[in-house]
Amino acid sequence: MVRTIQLSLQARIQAILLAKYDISLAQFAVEQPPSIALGELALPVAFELAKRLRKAPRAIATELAAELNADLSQLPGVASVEVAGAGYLNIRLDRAAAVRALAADRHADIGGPGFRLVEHTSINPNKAAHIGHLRNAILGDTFQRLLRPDDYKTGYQVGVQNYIDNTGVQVADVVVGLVHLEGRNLATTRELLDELASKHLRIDFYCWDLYARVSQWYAGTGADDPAPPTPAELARRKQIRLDTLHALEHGGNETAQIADLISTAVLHRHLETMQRLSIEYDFLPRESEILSLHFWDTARTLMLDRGVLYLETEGKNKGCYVMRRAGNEALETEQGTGLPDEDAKVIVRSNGTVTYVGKDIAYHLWKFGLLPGKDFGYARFHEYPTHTCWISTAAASDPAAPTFGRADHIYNVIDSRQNDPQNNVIAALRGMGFTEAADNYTHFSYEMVAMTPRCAAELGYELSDEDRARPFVEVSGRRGYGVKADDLLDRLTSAAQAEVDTRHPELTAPERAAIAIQIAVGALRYFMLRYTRNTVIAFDFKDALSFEGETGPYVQYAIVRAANIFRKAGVTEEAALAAVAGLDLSSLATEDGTILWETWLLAARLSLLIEQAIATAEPAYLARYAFQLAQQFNNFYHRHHVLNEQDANRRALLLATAAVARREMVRALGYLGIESPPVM
RNA sequence: GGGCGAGUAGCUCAAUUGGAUAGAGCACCGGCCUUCUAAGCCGGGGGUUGUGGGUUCGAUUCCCGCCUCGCCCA
Repeated sequence: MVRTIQLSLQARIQAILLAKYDISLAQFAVEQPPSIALGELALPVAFELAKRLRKAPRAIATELAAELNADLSQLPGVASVEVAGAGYLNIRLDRAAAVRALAADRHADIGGPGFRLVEHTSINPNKAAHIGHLRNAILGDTFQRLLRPDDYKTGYQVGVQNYIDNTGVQVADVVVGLVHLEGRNLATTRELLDELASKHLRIDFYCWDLYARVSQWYAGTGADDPAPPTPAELARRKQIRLDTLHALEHGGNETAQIADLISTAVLHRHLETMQRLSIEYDFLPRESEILSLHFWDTARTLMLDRGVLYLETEGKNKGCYVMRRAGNEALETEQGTGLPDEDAKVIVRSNGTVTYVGKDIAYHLWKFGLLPGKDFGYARFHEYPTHTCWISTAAASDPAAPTFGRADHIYNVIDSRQNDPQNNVIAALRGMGFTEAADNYTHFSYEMVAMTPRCAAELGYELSDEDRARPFVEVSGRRGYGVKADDLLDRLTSAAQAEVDTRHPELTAPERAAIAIQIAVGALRYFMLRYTRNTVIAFDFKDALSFEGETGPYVQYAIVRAANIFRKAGVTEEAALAAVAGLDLSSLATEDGTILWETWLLAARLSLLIEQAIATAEPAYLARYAFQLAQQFNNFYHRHHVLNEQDANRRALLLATAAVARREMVRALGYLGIESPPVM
């Protein structure tokens, strides 16, 4: 609603500026006045124009206000335009008209053409998911909800991918543990999986410990080494690690089979963990297929043809195929001097192996449909209630599979430590002349989740004095330091369960359990979304386990309160909103009515916030909005006792106010992936 | 050494991307359950926005220097 009016204001002012001053202004800010008494919207456009017109802002604002007021019929929903302060244009809305429009659920649409590919989660399938992975998956899942078509908006066509590095060094390390520390082969690894399954133990948790043990074994510092190993022994272990990695990359051997067995089992567990949070995927592209289907060979040819890749013949990178780094194009002219660009990024090492960035470039060319003749095979991997999750295969494709490459816009949810590699891939695309792809490549960057030193101590990790002095301690799979996603969810669920059990003994156990899960997920998802992306989250159980204040359950509780009003009143939310059409809304303009009006106005901002969250790739804005709306509703709830209201017209208006707040709170939480419990 | 990011209330974070009196939550203090659920509401204290300059009608926001912290690369 608010967005609809903003768009019409913008268009109108642009037309006036063009006609009156011959000025075109692409975009200008729309703000909120400090107080609702000054109006609903504020335009600082006159300040912007002051420089260009060499006129006082206030004079420009006065002229614009006169033009706008002269023909308000061109601005549906606007009651008046006033000049205020040093030159603000303050807009007053027609409150009754706005309320009627919102009650009828009229709002600006969001969406457009093109296929958008969102990639998130991408956990190495060698250990349990932890809180860092949760932030990634929750950010990505929330963002794809914002993009997707639904009954509120047209949206965009979206595919959700979870990239699986099943042939990397991390999986290799766990295989080293199984084979060299536990003495297993393919058959006994299979027995291990069966044994764990029969005891309801989690393979990813098992690997968590094994991975940490292997990492210590490489360093010779763990329980496997009562005495420090010799340098020769350490070198032998290092060689085992390298040989194992090469065996995985090469494929077609027992080591690779063990890796496939274990990484697939862990992957299934990751999907289960994420499903607890209502996170689902459409496709799981794996590194093993990128290798076996030779994506890189095609990419290499393309890069050489386009002059992005060249063979270095001098200096430290002699014999490597290298790519110039972003921003170093200027050096190209100096190449004639014979000096090698020592800062260039190595893509193919002198021994012929391809670096991670090289493989990533090939993969991203595929995403945009720019890798001629290359596509994954697709096989069914996991069935969700509403759709199939596909996985890559080197075998023939299932004819029922959809296509996933050929995206128009991609979003990579990858933490900020990967800024450099991501920029290298974008630079490569740009360098190859794929400027449109480079422009539509969004590295959805976010900061890591670390632990407060107190949290790490609580988990029993031994910290150095140096670590204790830091603001936070990094999660480390190698050291086995971290909070596992399932453990955190279990703790949240039991905390919520305890509350629900005491508050609602009249409910059945399954009902109480279902609500406890909704609250736990609400708390966790909101916790991960309330911080803007470039804020490091220092995780602490005290904050994460809170259900009060700025939390998901706070919003859920406000929704339950609103629902209770309708239950007791014997009226549906829909009926309460439909009744608005026949109500006298003149009281909204009074001082007393302003409190109600502010609730409607905030509720009317939902589509604006979704649009903003998409444009800035910042789901935190929507999380904050959900909280503010809940705060506004709680305020309303406290001031106005709906069911005690004697005046029929006013009672209906109060009911409708509760209805609109509830409707938009439920929607906002829905986009955050948080359900609204029936009772709390 | 180079690159990126951050520094705002006791703590954790916002600030509509340059706008009107810098806002929330937690913690603390004081009030509010015979009312549609107190997982709530109201009130209070608490700020030289790291620091020094600059740009302009106007700076937490943009530019330069310095300090501190984090991440990445070498």
